[in-house]
Amino acid sequence: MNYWLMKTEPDVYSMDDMLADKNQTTVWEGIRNYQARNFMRDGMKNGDQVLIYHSNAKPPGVIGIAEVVKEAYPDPFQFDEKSNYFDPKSSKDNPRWLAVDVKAVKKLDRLISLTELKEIEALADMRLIQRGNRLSVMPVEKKEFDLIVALV
DNA sequence: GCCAACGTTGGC
DNA sequence: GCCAACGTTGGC
Repeated sequence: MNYWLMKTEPDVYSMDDMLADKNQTTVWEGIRNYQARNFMRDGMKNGDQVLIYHSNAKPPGVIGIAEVVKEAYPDPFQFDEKSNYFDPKSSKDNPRWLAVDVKAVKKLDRLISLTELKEIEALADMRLIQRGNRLSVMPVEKKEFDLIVALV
């Protein structure tokens, strides 16, 4: 099993929104970064555990856990001309962008802020902590995942 | 609202 | 293939 972290802006889509969705399941769409896409395509398997991270939030931090319930498939919004995620260079024969479905496992009892994560030496190598990191989907080590969840 | 960091685009 | 210009991300 693999472990991941995925960012979302709570003003756009929050952990509470996921819990409110049907079956607590959502299409994780709109990923328009090749590195993030490749992680979804090559690494994400059903049952993988995902830390849900609120970015552009006050404060930013890890807010919940979700699980991959549908492995990578073409992101439908890339074909929708009315969508902000429409990509005229993508085609149905050769789709450029992928989505996965994730199901909420639980919301953490409290938000683990980025500030708190930065103070933990064992997490110093996490990509999330690295300066200038902008990846919205990134792998997390099992020991990092377990440590963060245990902070609550 | 600012701005550093980074990815993408497009002219050459 | 290089790289300047531009747009976006995301913490502060």
